[in-house]
Amino acid sequence: MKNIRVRFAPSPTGHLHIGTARTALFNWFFAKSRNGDFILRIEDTDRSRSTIEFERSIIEDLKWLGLDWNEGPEIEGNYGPYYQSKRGDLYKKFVDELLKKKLAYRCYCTENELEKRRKEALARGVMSKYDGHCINLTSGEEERFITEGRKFTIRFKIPKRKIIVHDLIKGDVEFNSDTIGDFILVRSDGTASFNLAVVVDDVTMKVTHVIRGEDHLANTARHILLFEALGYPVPKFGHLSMILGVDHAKLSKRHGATSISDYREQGFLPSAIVNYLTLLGWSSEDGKEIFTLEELSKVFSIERVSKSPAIFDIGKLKWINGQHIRELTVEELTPLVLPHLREAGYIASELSGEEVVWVEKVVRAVQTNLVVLSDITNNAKLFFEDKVGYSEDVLEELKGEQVSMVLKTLEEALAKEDKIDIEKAKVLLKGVAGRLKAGNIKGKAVYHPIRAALTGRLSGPELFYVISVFGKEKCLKRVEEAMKLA
RNA sequence: GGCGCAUUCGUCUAGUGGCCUAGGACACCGCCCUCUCAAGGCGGAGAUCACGGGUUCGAGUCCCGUAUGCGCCA
Repeated sequence: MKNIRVRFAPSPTGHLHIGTARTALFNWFFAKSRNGDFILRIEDTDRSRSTIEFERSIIEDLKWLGLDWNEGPEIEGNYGPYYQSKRGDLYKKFVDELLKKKLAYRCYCTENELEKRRKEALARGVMSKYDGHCINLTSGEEERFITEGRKFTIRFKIPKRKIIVHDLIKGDVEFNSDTIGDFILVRSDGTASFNLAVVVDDVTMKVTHVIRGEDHLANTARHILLFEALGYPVPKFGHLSMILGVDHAKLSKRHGATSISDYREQGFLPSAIVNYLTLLGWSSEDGKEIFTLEELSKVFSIERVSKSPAIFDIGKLKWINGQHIRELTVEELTPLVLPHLREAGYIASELSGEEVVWVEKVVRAVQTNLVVLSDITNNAKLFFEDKVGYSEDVLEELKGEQVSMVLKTLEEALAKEDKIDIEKAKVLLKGVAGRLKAGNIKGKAVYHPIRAALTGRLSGPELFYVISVFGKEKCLKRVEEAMKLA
């Protein structure tokens, strides 16, 4: 069987977008699941809007998501160059061929002339497409245009026929070529149009499957005609439906964060983004929803991609992110959370081995409370405070009748300990609760004052975590302070 | 304006003619667990399958039309 080759071709005119990233993912899964090649090609034909910064950012984000490529920037390959801006000669070669075979022609119409005829056609209620004005110019006419100093574009001569796209996702889609005007192959400045460039690239890179956004479905009819005119086999196509915002409009900046880098900064895990994006348009056979990149590359199948557009739901992304965070070990989670702690000014930029171990304890204490990594800042705040700021509620709590009894019992228990780890903290708390029970103090009456005294708040992580993170001395100090208030 | 695609709970979806009095997940609500907030467990509410016609013994599933949304071209 022929080796499968797919490509992902972003334009470096912005950061990697949510929708584009999903296209990359589906292509990558398709290649991985079928042992094919994944090609990265940079569509930088729009020189005015393309920048090297965006290109770097896109590449960085792809890597961050966990994607790699068999051919493309940084690694090259046998079908380069992998930048459209460096393939001008190729495009020219193919156009010359079409010109020679009379499958394309020069068009000298000016923007104004085109606009005028378009309006006239519209007034008559006729279809608005290029009218083929220059299709049969005599050499005399052509010479006259040239001496007039007119610039020309090169247009593709659309043959009359039906075109059927056998789409892997949408099924058979039929087009009639007489609804398509002779479109531009080469712009008046001599550069290749998008339609020409993609087809030439896909031909020369031996792409077998084109998986891209639905916004290209109508263009595909044009592309098929071009593939055939050029005399090359037509690849298989699969068109992914759009990702929409909550207002059902195409996802854009108005909807808030739309680029992968935005989500990275907010503390989403790459595995969670991958997982969510994949679920937006694909579903597993058994209804399972939480997957790693690795798992998806095995179970993904294009047959299970949905045809209808999907609305981007940040709520579900958050839930998935929480699921992925809980899957991590503390050793894996801690380094991910460090930048956020640094940013909040909680920790120094360099940590000793001992400090790391301590931060790991903090992470363990709050792991199940995190939805995004940056939530660590709020959830772990209490562990980084030198002074307890008792709020009104807490002060109230500490004024309870039995509070001093509780705190005294706790103090005695703490004094007997040496190094307190989680297990010891559990035992210690149980012991304290046991002793107090004899005095008929139990449940809330014991734990609440302890929490208030230790943390200065009424809610937070499990108390045994708090005690083990704080350690003996800090706990004793806080108990002492609280007893003064009681 | 022409052409194309789509339409199942608020959202993502399962569903390929009888197993669907439509299943799962997020969000929502309740209960359990629990010192608390979460997490977790259990349960609930939520979809006349866009609408209207057909085909069929039987349609969410097939066909036609309409509407709406989106895309492409101009």
